[in-house]
Amino acid sequence: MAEPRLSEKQWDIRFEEELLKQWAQEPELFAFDPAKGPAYVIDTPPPYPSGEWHPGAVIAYAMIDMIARAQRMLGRAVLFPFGLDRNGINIERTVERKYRKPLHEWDRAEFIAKCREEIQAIGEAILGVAKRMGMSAEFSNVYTTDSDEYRAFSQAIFLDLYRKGNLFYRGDRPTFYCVACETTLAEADILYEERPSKLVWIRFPLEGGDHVTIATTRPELLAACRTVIVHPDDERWRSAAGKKAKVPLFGHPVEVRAHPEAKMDFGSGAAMICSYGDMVDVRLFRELKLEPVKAIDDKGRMTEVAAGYAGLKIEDAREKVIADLQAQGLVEKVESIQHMTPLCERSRTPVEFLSMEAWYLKQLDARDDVRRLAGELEFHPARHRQLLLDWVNSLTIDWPISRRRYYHTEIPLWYCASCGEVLAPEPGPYYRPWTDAAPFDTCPKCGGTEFRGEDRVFDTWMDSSVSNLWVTRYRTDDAFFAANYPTHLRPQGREIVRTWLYYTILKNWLVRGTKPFRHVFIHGLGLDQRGRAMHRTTGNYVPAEPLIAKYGADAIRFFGASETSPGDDFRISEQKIGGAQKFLSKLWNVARFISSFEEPRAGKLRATDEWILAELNDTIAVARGAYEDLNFFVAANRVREFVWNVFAPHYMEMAKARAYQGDSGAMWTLHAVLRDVLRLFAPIIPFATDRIWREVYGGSVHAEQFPQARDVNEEMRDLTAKIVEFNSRVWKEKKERQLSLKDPIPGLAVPDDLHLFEEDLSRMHHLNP
RNA sequence: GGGCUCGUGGUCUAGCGGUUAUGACAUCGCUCUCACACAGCGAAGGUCGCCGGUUCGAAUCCGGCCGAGCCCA
Repeated sequence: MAEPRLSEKQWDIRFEEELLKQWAQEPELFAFDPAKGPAYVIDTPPPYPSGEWHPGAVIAYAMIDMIARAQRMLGRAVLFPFGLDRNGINIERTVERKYRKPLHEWDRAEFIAKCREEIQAIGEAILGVAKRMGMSAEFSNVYTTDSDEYRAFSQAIFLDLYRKGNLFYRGDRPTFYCVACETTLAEADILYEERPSKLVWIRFPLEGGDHVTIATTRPELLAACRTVIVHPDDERWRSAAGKKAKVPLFGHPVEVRAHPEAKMDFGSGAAMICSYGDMVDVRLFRELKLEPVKAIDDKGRMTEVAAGYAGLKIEDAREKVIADLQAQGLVEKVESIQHMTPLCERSRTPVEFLSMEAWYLKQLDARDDVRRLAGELEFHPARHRQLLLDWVNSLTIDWPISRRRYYHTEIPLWYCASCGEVLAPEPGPYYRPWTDAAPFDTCPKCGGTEFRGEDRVFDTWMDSSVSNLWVTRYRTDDAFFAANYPTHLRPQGREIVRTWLYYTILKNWLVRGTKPFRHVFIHGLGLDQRGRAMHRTTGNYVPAEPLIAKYGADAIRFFGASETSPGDDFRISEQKIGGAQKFLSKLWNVARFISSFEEPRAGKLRATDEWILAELNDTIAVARGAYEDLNFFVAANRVREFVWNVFAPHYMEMAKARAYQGDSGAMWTLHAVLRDVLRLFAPIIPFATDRIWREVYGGSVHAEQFPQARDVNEEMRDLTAKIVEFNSRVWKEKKERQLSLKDPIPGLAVPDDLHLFEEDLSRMHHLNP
């Protein structure tokens, strides 16, 4: 026996920093090298840099890294790219806030430059955390979705599809809109607040006499009223349902319909449906196929539709309408109420629903194909395929792909100034139609020579939905693309199944007519200790970086692997992460003990050695299978169980005495188990396993493959339970009799069915003094 | 409000028609036994979300409800 090669008494997270430097000097360990085996390309989710990383995201990316490392150790040449999704409204919002100047007041070029400047710093921070967590991605070649190359790629794919014809069209559809900021809004830009409001009860005359009284907070929209609804169970308006009513002041007839959307206990129970007062209006116009009119323009003024009120601001029109109605005696009463009002987050102006012209992608026609492709993808876990199918089944409208923003990929189209013809340029270059000269001389339709560039941009999912085509080098490396498409794996969170996963499948179907990847790995969301979503606004947010600094990447990684069920949401517990640290020290000490013995070339195995190797075989088989299935929960817990509950307490104690005497069988077996355990744990805890491997064996565990089962007598496993039971009995009895573990127990003998291990067991428990 | 998924000791989890319902972490007690007190041994802790049904028998199958999460409105 010699001094242990591992001199430190326990795992220290400072080793992690040392290893990061070491790995940086050995890039070939994780580099994509086709010579290493069949390729395995991962469509890594490019994170959106927005301040710091959510701890749930940190764990999710660690899981993806475990997959990459496991695949390498299964013999595949892994291409593990890393990107940053830097387009979009978040960074625009950051710039707007910082300079207190809304988007449309900026010079476009200047605004874009500011966005680029801000996103750069935030992106660097994300990369720092990713590297610190031990991600083995291709950091030497980080792609960004706001680069000219990526945007040109996204545009080229759009143009290819555009040229196929008949996939895109322009249409009108209501969207959230802020009249103060003059911009469309995403749902995420909206907050809700109780605001005082006037509920006006207005009398609509019915044909053949009588009337129906509707209650509304938006009387200025009377001109856009297209129907009145009452609840089917509402006795008050039963006789009105089905009749025609005349809209006051404007005189056009509308139908009174029985509809469950009407709230009997709100106002009069009857509501007018206008284009558009709120989301209910939007929904019912769609459902009832009503013809909308635009009563409010994009500056927040009444349009010609409002006749005598045209040109008035919304609030002024509202007051004038109420006054005119009162003059005609059509107002029953005006109530003051508190009303949940959607507001623009920035200007706190009530949100309007305006119908805006937008470009649409025909997605409804592709639903059957997407459903079929969903069946061809292998989901991990399998049950999450349903999330995608449910979404596809719930689609009712085509995909609006245009946005009136700046820091996004530009829609690469021009319009003929004289005839309005849409002109699509050659796919390839990066087009910025709002500033570039038109790449056309004459309009092919009318011969016009003046062109207007499209000034709108794409929804960011138009870019994100081609990430797998980008990483498989579509359009740039035909041989690589042919060999590696469909991409092998798409890992992602379940909250973006309806967006990233769905849009990618849709886009790939339209572009290539196939599924985009073979496997989909869906992880859950990181919740707080009580199981609630973690938000800064809820006050239960725990930043990731202090956790990493305190417990280290391996502890967090092991927590992520062993404490979270694949595909389910998981509760982030600092206590549990702390517990994972103990596990690292235990592994360290097991290795430290073994490292005090030489590793012989070969060993003369005894029964005890054959037994633990049989147990190890089973562990290897289970862990390999789990890794193939992208399930490191099973892998982590199975290997841990083997080390903690079988190998360390039973085998190591049984073999210890022989090892001290230099027995080759014991020494060989101890090292064989350690090597295999380190390799099996390497994808999950790359730091600790590599530190141990380097100190004990030299080289890196990350250059190794997973172990294979050995040719040993598998039937020895049948004795495991008996061994565990016998050892526990002896320990318990000594404890009860207050004997030292070194003391013999008179009259206690090794049972007959364990006679194979008699010598080791006797010495372990000092049965024969 | 709607859809989907999930619901086993404080936490994570095995079991998926018949077991005294796994194991781990945390808790408590005892022990420094020469790899490890970030250890070992032991203890306590669960009417398997609730209510009904099917069955000789249900954590396990069916229905309803409740709760959580995600998505949609």
